[in-house]
Amino acid sequence: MKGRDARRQALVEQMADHVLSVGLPGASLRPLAAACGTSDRMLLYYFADKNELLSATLGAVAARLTQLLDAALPGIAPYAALLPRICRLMAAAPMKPYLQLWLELAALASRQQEPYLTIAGQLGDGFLAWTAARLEVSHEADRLSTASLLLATVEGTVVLRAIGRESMVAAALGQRPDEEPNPARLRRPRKSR
Amino acid sequence: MKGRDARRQALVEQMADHVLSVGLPGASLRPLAAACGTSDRMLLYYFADKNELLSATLGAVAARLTQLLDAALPGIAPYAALLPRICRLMAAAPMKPYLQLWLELAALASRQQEPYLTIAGQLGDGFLAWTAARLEVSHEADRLSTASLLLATVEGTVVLRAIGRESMVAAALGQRPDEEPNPARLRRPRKSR
DNA sequence: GATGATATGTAGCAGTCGCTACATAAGCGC
DNA sequence: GCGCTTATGTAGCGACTGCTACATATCATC
Repeated sequence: MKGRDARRQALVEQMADHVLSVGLPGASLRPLAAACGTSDRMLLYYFADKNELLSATLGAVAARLTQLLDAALPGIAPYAALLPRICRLMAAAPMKPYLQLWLELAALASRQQEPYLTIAGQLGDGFLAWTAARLEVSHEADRLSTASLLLATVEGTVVLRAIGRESMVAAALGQRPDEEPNPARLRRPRKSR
Repeated sequence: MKGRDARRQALVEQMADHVLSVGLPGASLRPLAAACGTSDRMLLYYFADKNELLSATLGAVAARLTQLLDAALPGIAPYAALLPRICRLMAAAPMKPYLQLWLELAALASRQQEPYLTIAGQLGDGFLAWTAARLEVSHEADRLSTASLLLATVEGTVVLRAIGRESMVAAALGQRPDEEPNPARLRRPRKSR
């Protein structure tokens, strides 16, 4: 019983490696099994079906991502400074496999396919909470909405980078290449009440 | 010769319908052929291979999208007013199939797969030009960078909606449901030089 | 040492994928 | 009518998909 759970966990971690390197298109049973040094037969011995197996694997990926993000940006900053920082963080090499996977999840979620819709939604919630926690706001009531706007813009830059338009990201952040971002340019005024 | 090109074009339009309704995952030869009332054999008679066939089809989809966008939002507005308008436009029902396809393209492009990378890039360029043309700026030099930022944010809301987080989109735009967007809330100051 | 649970290998099913070989039809100029 | 180009049907290939039936190994317990 316990050995079984341990084995499952080990398989999940190895499958997470594989999914991160080849994405969902390459996540079919036989290649996944090969990456674990086992057989498709055994994967379906430890998991009910491919859905359960993938859910567990994507859960592990999400956990790694959470860890990665928490370690990467401890600082707290206002909107204008946080946006370019997070965008640069998302452009960093270690994030690439996660963001590729993220876009694949978003595409599947957009067609209401389970378990991808649920998993992508949870990841999105995590992103928002992570962003909100790092956002410095002058009016606490604005935290969530400001974080949402920030998250949306960051997600957009991820898409633009995915389609090979880094130049648009740079323009959006108001940077020339080799130039530090100019936070003043990105200041976002609070709604007057 | 001419009949052949006409036939190709007719097939492309029917395939565009099909791809818009089921997306790239459903875009395999036999279903595509069935949607055209023909056979996979004939598709590969009129097109060299699946890549050429899909490129032509996605080109037709892009043309339709351009037409749809140009017809949808003739007005010109400053950043703060344009953002919520475009976001609402993207949330409209007729856009849904295009945006689902767009996310699938972005995911494939993110893995550098051709022809998707090229097509998605061109679509992105079109989006930017379309946005920039509708943007009212006080300083012409800022047009492209402001449009880029706007586009990024819009793309982000598309992703958030795809993963079932309309609430985040609403929060980002500073709207309560059933409330008109408040443009003042979204004003973005120009960089001081 | 027999028995039953846990684990693993082998083989295969029925389906889909992109693509192709081969044959046959249909039209059209000579 | 003949032959040539254009169009279409039939059938299948080899690879891959998720999944399963069946047999066998390993090992702890009684």
